[in-house]
Amino acid sequence: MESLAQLLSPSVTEYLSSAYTLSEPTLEFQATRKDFEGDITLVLFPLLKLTRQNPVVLGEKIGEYLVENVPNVSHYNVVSGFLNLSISDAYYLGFLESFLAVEDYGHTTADKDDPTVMVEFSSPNSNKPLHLGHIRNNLLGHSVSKILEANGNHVIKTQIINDRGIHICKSMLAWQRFGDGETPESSGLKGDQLVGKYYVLFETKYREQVSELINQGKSQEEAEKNTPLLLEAQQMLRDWENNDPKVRKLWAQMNQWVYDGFESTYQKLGIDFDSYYYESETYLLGKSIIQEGLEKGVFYTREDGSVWIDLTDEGLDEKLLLRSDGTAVYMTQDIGTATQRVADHPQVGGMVYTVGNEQDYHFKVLFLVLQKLGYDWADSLFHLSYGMVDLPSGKMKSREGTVVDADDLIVQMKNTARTIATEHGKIEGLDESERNDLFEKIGLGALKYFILKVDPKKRILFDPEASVDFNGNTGPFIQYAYARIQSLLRRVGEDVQIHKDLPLDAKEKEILKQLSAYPVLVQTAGEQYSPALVANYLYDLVKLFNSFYQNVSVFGETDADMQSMRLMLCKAVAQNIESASSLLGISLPNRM
RNA sequence: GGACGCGUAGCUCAGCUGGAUAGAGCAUCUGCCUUCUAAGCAGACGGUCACAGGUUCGAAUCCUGUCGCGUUCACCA
Repeated sequence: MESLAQLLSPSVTEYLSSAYTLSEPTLEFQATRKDFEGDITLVLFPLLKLTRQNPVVLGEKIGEYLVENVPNVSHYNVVSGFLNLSISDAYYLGFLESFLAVEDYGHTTADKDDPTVMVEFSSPNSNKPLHLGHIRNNLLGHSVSKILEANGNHVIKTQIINDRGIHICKSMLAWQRFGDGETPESSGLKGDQLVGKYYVLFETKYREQVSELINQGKSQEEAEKNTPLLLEAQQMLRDWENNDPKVRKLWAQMNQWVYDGFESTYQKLGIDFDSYYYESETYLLGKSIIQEGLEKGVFYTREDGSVWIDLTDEGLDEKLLLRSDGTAVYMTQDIGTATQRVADHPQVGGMVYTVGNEQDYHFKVLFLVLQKLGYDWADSLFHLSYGMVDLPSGKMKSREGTVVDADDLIVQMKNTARTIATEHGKIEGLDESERNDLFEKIGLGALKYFILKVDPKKRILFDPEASVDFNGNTGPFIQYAYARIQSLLRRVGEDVQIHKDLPLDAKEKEILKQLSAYPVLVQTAGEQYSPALVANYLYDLVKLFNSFYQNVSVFGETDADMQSMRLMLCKAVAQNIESASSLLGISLPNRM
């Protein structure tokens, strides 16, 4: 189905080239503002200079030509520099028919030859549970994956798990020291929560030791560097690097607990991954690539043996790639991970990194380094950078206990859904498992929509007290419209034919216009990696539908053809809500 | 200090590559459930688009400068 602009462009061009000998003028179409009559508007200003014509005269001429030569243009009017065109109802009815004939309108399924993109998201540390910031990351990454798929890409969802380093050793040491053999099974705690508990315990005990040392007369700085616990943790890290079997065993055990815990959170969020990368497995590869870079002369060594790259020509700084003792830094690992991924998936044509905007500089450098190393895929890397999630009190700080835990939040959302649904008396006739399912869909829908509707670049203010809204521009608003339509559709059996000579209500026409904008929207959302565009589209659609629903009766309509047409319109809206919601990972209840 | 991002209604946000009188939700106020689900609909109130210049037929949108907020510039990750 072609868009209105595509329908009209050839004829306008035809007229302009014959009357003014213009070849391929760029035409600017826009939706007609609702205060004026018409469906689509051609902006005349850009054409005035080329045609040396007065806007009203030019508009009249083009309008006349279109009415005569394009069957679906019924009439026109010119207001200052705008040519407003009215499109026939038959055109919209034809569109509705073709919409329903397609499986997943606006989405493209990838063929064999279509590009493959890796989308990295989540990428947690393995020493503490996921929090609200990870939720934004996960929802964004997952949604962008869906959007890219809908644009005909093969997508590999992946993450890099930061599974090595001093922070893990801290948890391990505290557990060894104070844990008394506690396990997720024995404590009933989720694995990530359990490991996180010992990370916090380490910090507490460590602070105690620092105070003791200060009391013994040491300086703050000295005390912080020399507590027995920290020294022991550092020793543990060295043992880990030397492959000490005991340390490795404990490490593997505790990491596994964390992964199991993460998996359960992912499941609740409805997200999944196709592959996993671990820094413990890629940092060595990074080191060897640094060697290659040295040989190629892309990097240089300083007197102390540390390796650097000079990016001052690009307006950046000099950046460390390998410490003087030869150990890897963050950048080293990311270089290793990227090359490993391409080695594992040679068909990959691009990579998307979903990482917070505090790392903008890091990724700028990373991409430059990879380009300088000469990888042909280095030009198609994208940092999906997003703003932080702040609380009214400011940033989340684990030390101050203001971190919003992901699992807690999910439960809280579900409970809110339960409370509201019960208040509204919507749960009668549902058994316990159906209710549970419903509260989950609504609670999570509200949370996902709340986060995804905001432009990724912007920071989000999250107020745990005010919680997430369930009215207005929200997830449940979308779900409610869907449920209402399902209720209508349950009353009829099969699809019905649509007659083309029916008069359309203004509200019906608005809905069809919105539906016809969907394919372009999906494309734009893909180009801009922006789920927010999808959320806003959905909201506009549902607003239009609600207005229609409340002002135009379907089953109250006595004319059978009109009633059928309206039912099919509702069905199309439901299908589109389903498509767009799936891009956001929001599931829809059949009743609520 | 350098770099990057943000600044639109009391609050939270839309506003596509510049286009007609800047739009929603929340909050406040008015109406609408004996007709398809009121988590809804219809309406009212609410704006020097941070500020100042510039570009042009036209600027919330593009450019420059100023101010405010945030992030970042570690042999941390």
